[in-house]
Amino acid sequence: MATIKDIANAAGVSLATVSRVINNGPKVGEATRQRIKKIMLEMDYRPNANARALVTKRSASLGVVLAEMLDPFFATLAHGIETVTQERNVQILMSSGSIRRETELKAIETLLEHRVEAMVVHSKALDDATLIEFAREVPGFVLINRYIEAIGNRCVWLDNVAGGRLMADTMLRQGHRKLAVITSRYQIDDPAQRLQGIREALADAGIELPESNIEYSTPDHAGGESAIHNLMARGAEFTGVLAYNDAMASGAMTMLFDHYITVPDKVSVIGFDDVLLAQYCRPKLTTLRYPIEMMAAKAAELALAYAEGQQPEAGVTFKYTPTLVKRESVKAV
Amino acid sequence: MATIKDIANAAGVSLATVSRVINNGPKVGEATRQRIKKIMLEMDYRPNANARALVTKRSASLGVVLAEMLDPFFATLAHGIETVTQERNVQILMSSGSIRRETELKAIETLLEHRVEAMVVHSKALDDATLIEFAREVPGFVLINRYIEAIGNRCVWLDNVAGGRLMADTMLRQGHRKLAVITSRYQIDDPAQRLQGIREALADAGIELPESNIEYSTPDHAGGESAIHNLMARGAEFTGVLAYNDAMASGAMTMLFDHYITVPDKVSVIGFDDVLLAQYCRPKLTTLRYPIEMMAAKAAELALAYAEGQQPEAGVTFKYTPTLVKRESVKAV
DNA sequence: TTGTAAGCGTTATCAC
DNA sequence: GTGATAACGCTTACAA
Repeated sequence: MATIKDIANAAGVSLATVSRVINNGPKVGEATRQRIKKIMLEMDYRPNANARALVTKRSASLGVVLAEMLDPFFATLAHGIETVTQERNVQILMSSGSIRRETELKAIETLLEHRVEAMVVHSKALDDATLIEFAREVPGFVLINRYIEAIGNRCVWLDNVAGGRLMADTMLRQGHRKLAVITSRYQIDDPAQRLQGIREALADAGIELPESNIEYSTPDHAGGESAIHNLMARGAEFTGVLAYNDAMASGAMTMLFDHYITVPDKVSVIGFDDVLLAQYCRPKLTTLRYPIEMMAAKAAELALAYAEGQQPEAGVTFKYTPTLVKRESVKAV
Repeated sequence: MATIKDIANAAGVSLATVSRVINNGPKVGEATRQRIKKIMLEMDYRPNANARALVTKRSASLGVVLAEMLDPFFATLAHGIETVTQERNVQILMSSGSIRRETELKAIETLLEHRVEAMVVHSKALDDATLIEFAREVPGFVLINRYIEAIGNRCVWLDNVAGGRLMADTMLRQGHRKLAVITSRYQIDDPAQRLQGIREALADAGIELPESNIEYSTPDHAGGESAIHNLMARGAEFTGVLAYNDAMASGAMTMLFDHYITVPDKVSVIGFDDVLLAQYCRPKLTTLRYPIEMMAAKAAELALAYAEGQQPEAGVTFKYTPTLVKRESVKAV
C-alpha cells in the first residue's frame, strides 16, 4: 500500500508538503495541492491511522464494551453510540464482556492498548473499585447503565428504583392489591433495584408482598414462562404481574394464556424496557420505556468530551427515569 | 502512559529485552523475565497496539461493516463474529453503512486506514464492481449475505431463491392454492430472490400468483400490518401468506387478528429468519431458519484465514440453505 | 543471554 | 510555500 513517501516521490515534493495536503494544512500552493491530491487518488493512497495515532497520540476512536452482544438491547445501544461517532468521524472498536469478570477486564485492556481516546463501558461483572480505577486513569472513560457514586459524573444510568416504584404504582392505581413479581435470578444491580422500588411503593401503600409471590428466573421469555408456572404450582394468588423485562412479561403472558387466564381481564401484566416485542405481542404490552438509545448517545458524547479535556463537573451525574407506556396488558381490577 | 523505554530503564536492560518479554520471545533469562514482568505490572504498562501494528504490519483486528445496526438480526450476526475473534484475541472495529452507498464506502475506507487485516462486510448499497475491487486489493475481504460470482470464494451467503421455493412448497404441501406475498419494498437482492423462488415453485406446480396478491411494504411489523390491510382492501383472496421476514409475518398476524381472521385456521402464515420473535408470538410462527450466527462465524474465520495468506480456492463459494421450522402458523387447508 | 540500531508511516518543528 | 529532520513506541536483524 502506498505511503506518504511514495506520494512525495511521485509528486517530486517532500513528505512535509504531502502531509500538509492530507491534513488540509495551510501554506501549500493551490497548484501543488491539486497535483498531489490527484496523485493520491491515482495511487489510491490511504493514510495509515496507526502511524498517525502514534505521533499525534490521538486516535479518533471510541471503545465500546458491551455486557452481552446477544442482548436485544445491543442493537439499540450500539446505534445510539453510532449516531454520535458517525458525525464526528470517530471509529468504533467494540467488544463484548460476556458478563464475565475476566472477559470484561480483557476487553477494556485491549481497548486501552489500542489507545482509544474515549470509552463507553457497560459493565455487569466488574466491581466498583476496578471501574473507579479505570476512570481515574482514562479521562474519556464513561459507564453506561451503572451508577457508582465516586464517579457519578462518568455515569449515564437509569433510575431502576424509580422504575420499580412506577411499575408498582401503576398496578396500585388500577386497584390491584395482590401482586406477583417475576425477576432475574442473576445477582446484578438492576433486578435488585427494581425490586427495591417495588417494595418501597407497596410499603408506602401498606400492601404486603409475600416472598412466595416472587419468582427468580432467567431474564428471557422462557424464564417468564417458568416463573408463572412455578407461581401457579405453589398456589400463589395475584391479579397483577410485574416482570423484570418485556421478554419475561411476554413469557408470562404465554403461560397465562396456556392456563386459560386471559390478560388483562383476569390478570394484568407490566413489563420493562419497551423493546419492539412489547408492541408486537398480544395483548400489546404495557411497559416502562428505557431510553437506551438516547442514553447511549449521551454516553458517547460525554466520553468524547471528557477525552478532549472537558473537565467532569463534580457532584453531577446523568440519571434517566423510565416512563410508563400504556398499552393493553394492564386493566383496572 | 509508560512506554517500553520506561520499563527498560526501570529494569536496567535494553528495549530489546523488554520487547522479548512482552512477546514471550525466546532467549531471555528466567530471572530477568520475571523481574521485567513485575516491573511492567507495577508501572501498569500496556503495549501500544498502534506502534506495534506500524512495525509488524499486522493489527490483530477485524473490521466489520454492518448494513444497519438497528436490525435485531445483526446482534446475532455480531455475536457470531465475536465467537471467533474472541478466541483468537482479535479486536473488532465496527461500523454501520446505514444502507447508503456513501456511508458504506466511508466505513470500508476508514477500516482500511486502520489497516485491519481482515474484514467482514454486509453491503447492501455498494455495486458489484466496487466490492470486487476491494476484494482484489484486500486479501482478507469477505462479504456476508451477498453473492458475487467473480469473487464467489469471498462470499458467505444464503440461497434466497431456495428459501423462496421452500416457503411456497411448504404452503403447497399443505394444500394451499391461493397465496399472497408480502415483501420488502426496498430494491435489494434478498426480497427479489425470494420472490423469484416463490414464483418458480408456483410455476412448477402450475399455480398462478396474480400481481394483485403481492404487496410491497417496509420490512417490519408495521409493514406487515399495512400489507395485509391493503391486500384485504382490494379484495385479494388467499389462504396462505408468505412474508419476507418474521417481523412482517407477525404484523400480518396482528392485522388478520384484528379482522377476526384466525391464524392458522382461516389463513396460514409463514415467515423468514427465525428470530426470537417467531417463538414469542401467538400462534408461534412457522418460518425458515436463517443460520446467520453460523454464517457470521464462518465469514470471520474465512476473512482471518485469507488475511493470513491462505489462498482462496477457485470456483468455491459458501452457500447456506434455509431450513423449515414448523411451529403453529401453517395448517393444512 | 543481552544490546545496538534501523526502520515502520506519520506529524511537527525548525530552517530556508 | 517548501524541505530536512527529529520524534512517536515498538519489533527485529545483527552484533557482542
